[in-house]
Amino acid sequence: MSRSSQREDHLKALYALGESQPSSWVSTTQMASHLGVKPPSVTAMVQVLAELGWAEHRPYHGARLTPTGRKLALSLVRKHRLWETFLVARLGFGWEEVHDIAEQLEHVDSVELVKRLDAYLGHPQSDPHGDPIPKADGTFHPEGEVFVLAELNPLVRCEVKAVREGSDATLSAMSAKGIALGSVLMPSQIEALPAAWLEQLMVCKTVDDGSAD
Amino acid sequence: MSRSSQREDHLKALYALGESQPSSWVSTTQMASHLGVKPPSVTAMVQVLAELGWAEHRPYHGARLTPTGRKLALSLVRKHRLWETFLVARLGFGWEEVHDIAEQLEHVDSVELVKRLDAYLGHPQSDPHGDPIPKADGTFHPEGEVFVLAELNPLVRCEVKAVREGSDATLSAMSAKGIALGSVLMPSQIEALPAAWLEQLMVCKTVDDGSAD
DNA sequence: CAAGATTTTTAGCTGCGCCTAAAAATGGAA
DNA sequence: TTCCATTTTTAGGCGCAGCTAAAAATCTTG
Repeated sequence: MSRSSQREDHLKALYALGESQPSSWVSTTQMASHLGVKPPSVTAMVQVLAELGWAEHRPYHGARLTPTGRKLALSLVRKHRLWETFLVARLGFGWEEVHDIAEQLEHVDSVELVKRLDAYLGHPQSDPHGDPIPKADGTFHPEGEVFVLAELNPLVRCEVKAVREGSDATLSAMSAKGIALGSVLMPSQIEALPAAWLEQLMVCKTVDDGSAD
Repeated sequence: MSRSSQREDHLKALYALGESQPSSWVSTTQMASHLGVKPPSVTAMVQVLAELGWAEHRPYHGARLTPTGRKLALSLVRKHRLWETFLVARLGFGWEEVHDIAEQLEHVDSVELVKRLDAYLGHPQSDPHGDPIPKADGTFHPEGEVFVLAELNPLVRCEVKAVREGSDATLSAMSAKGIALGSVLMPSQIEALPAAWLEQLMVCKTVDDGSAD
């Protein structure tokens, strides 16, 4: 793998730990245990990130992302969650199986690939675990309220957020029609769905990207 | 990336150069220029491959793959071509754009991923460049091998070799369309066949005589 | 067939990311 | 406030995969 994937891993760890406890400074020991390496290795890498302008390092206190670093970290999270979505929604992996594979895929370097993958998946707003997928500019989709698809009137684009009370048979039938968490439903598709599903699919409205239905 | 991806690159180079000129021994200088590194680096890596039992190294003469190494190389070629197929057929990349991206994707380590990707793409037999995709066992679909028509992807000329589980009605329907043992099917014809027949017709690829379809 | 030209390997160096052990800084308790 | 326990960084090494320069083997040619 490219030399920089370790840097990317440290950047992601810094983001993950920094968000969950926004007390700003993340200790190198925390990062070390998160990454499965020893603290001195983290110190060295954090110093590299600081030189790149991606993180600040206050010796003996911890590290934190710069705005630039945060944007980079978010683009990694974006790639990771898009790949997870692909693996589950298209290849039929189980939610629990995909993390390690996505971990490898997210280090593939191609802006165009991410753009096309995103479009191919229908610009999903969250991954199979329900976690939000950052947009290309490093911001999140504003939170849409989730509601039952049957209540959607008039019909507009929306995204599947959850499935209520789904039997295995229902779920496979849905996935056979390409419906899974993160799927974007067009009005014309919604009309064609079995009535029963309208009560089970939990959705939120999705921003229109301008493409025709 | 994993430590082993350099090994994989050398293995692939050895395969690529060894096949095109099957005079057995590939020089380290050839490999070096193919890989964009200097000859001493190749020598070192070839010695590692030899220790792993993937290649033979005859000092001052060159290197060549062992049967084990060849199978590994073929599995890499398989992954590469499956990813290329995905990028072109699903994400809409141009076939010239995909090589570098596939180069990165092919080093993702997951047997299950390859299996599912292959199935998702419909078990293609060649990539967007028309190069054959090795099977999971490291062999190619040889000319003359018989398989189910449904697995033919992309569509090419083929010849009907057998019909599985055909009812009398099916057989008469087929012969009404001019399909019998020995019939040659063109891609445009195959597209027009009932889906059920694709699972019944056993075919093999046929040499193209150059005439239009 | 011997000697020079060429190819290939060996020797020894570099940078990267990891490690352990030792030194330094922090912060809590007497 | 001072001293000790804990955390963090620095110092020094290791393995990997690349490099250059020198040595060794092979090829070529007079």
